[in-house]
Amino acid sequence: MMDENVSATIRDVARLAGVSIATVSRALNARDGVKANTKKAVLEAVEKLGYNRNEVARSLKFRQTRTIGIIAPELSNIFFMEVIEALERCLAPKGYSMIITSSYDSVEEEKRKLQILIERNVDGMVVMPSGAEGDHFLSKALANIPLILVDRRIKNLRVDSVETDNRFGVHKMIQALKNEGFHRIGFIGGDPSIHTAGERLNGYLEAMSLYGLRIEEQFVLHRGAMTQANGRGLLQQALSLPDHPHAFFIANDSMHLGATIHAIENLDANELSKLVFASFDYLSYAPLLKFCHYAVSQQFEQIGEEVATLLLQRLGGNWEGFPKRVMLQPEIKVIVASGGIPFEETSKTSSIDEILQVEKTF
Amino acid sequence: MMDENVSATIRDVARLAGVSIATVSRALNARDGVKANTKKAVLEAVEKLGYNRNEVARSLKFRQTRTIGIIAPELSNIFFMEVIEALERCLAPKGYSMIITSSYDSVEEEKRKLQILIERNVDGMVVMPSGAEGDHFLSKALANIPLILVDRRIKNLRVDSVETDNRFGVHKMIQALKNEGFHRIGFIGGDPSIHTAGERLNGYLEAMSLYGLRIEEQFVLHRGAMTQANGRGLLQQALSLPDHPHAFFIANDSMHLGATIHAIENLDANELSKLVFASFDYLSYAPLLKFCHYAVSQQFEQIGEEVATLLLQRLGGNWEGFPKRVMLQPEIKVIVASGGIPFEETSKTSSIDEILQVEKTF
DNA sequence: CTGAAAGCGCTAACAT
DNA sequence: ATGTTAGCGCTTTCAG
Repeated sequence: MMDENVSATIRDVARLAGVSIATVSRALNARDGVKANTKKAVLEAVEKLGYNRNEVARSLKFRQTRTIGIIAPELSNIFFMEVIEALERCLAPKGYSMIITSSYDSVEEEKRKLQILIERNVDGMVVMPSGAEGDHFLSKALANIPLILVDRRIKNLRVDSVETDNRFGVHKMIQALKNEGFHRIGFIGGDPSIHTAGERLNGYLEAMSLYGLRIEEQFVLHRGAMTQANGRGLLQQALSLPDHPHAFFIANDSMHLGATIHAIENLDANELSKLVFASFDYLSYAPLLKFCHYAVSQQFEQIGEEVATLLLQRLGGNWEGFPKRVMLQPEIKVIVASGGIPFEETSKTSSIDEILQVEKTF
Repeated sequence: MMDENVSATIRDVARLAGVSIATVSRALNARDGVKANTKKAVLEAVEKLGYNRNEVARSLKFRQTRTIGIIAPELSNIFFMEVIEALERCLAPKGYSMIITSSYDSVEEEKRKLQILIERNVDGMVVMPSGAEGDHFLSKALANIPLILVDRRIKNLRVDSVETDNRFGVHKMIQALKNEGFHRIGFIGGDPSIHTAGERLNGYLEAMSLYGLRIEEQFVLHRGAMTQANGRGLLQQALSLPDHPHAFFIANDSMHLGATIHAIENLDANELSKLVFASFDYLSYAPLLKFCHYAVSQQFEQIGEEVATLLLQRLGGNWEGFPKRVMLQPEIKVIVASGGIPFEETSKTSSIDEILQVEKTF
């Protein structure tokens, strides 16, 4: 009788079935010929003992864990989790599990989590980097572990990445606002040293000059994290200046939420009626963001699927085109109910790079 | 020279440092006496080889993985992820990692994921059950793995659980609406076979009768999943009936969002001015839910911390009070800006059970 | 078709 | 203070 406090091993099964452990292994893994009778005996023993295979032991033997390590700056962020869920949808059927960790937007914590994932022998990694620094990704151990960066890139790091074409998205927003008749457009965003914040700022600056719109520096606001509080603060700052514009591009959903709440709580009806936003991100509560005429909707599912495809390819030993930089087109939403005006989509499938005919300097 | 394609093992380190593997192990784990010199040599070898300890091998040896398995019905759900993030904040410093999986709200998938986690030898499990059925939690393997259920309970399953006091929350909502002068209050919720949906419906029914308010069945709507689409649909249904109430309790944030969007898009100013909601959940976009006078705000952090504390306790072999049922008081929000009226909090700390003086029948 | 034995990387007696 | 060795649970040659 086995110890009740410890789960049964292949040995217990072998003993009960009256065969060797090798036979049990073969029977369980449908390897080469095992007589139907013995197989049946093994299966019965398994059933009786409630035996479960020990993946840890298999991992040690195979030197692979069928585990993917994930590092995200936050877990309580719908954007990251939508991507991760799409990822799991692709990876789970292939037998992969995910160890998901948070870097809490700290490079230090990111390093720590990276080390943990390495020690846990993950077969691959997906990282949404928390900062622009990434020396820790040069770690020797990473030479053997496929790594894919998502959403934010890290300069000078030659590694696979998947991201949304931020500049393209912003470009379309400016185009749409201009099309609606706005020539003065403010910018509300975050510290440009964060990859996405920087790309969206650059996209804004590029698009403004491309369309011959004047950039008024005092209304180009990019400070701190892209949070709800900063969205409130920056809109307030912009509106406190004399002769401010009424149209703004806002760099993400949290800032957009903050700006909208600020407006509702502080502006009079006349001011409210003039306010117009275009912004990045389109989430479940988008219909409540009433000043929003246009939005860039990132395709979470698609991002997740692209990451999974690329990762699976690398895991399979295919290093074709490394380092690959996958740039995904976001969907452009026109919110007609709020006052958005549909526009001819002249360049729907071309990236901002193609539009500007700028050479990629990656 | 070691093979460049495979990471260094303790053996490689031993060879390079000119010592035995046992010494390397001792040096690395700060076990009993190792001469400062040898330790230095070992550390140098580690550095030179880029050695990382192999947690898989340690797990096999120790028969514990320092891994917690998590099953959530969705990963792209802010409620679950807030709880999980709080959990990680407590567990990570203790050296635990989390394998996070999604059951996609399917009992079948939940079973599959449960099996995977068992095979991966997780030390403990945290499950947000996807259904009311839970025979699979009776699995023999689970006898050795601490399991904590969160948010939703499963009937007849004797296991630790942590949840929000749903009935208390609803009770306060009804009390607040009555206090504001509403005597007719509709209910918009989900299929009561889901634990939370059922509890919130029961809470509504209890509170209505406790306060002597008439329950009008045609305005007590509980169908399907608690989704945005169903929130829209059920409010529409209620408002299409003659002589409908203007106050509604809505059972969660998605339905609340749907109901609000339906109202904004379809009602005239007169109708809008009369509409009043009280609801479960208070998330980042709560200020935009303009008909909401009162809300029950679940304390994600606290839930996560309670789960972590209990889990850590079980992991430490302390089975005191098993099965423990932790019932957490939500925070009651009065949204004065929308028209909510603060009320004397006579029974802030008492649970619905105490208020009703009902015996717990768990 | 089945069994014996080696070994995945590590730790911990047990020696020395 | 350090080395030798058994063994965690499994898969897989290699024999029979």
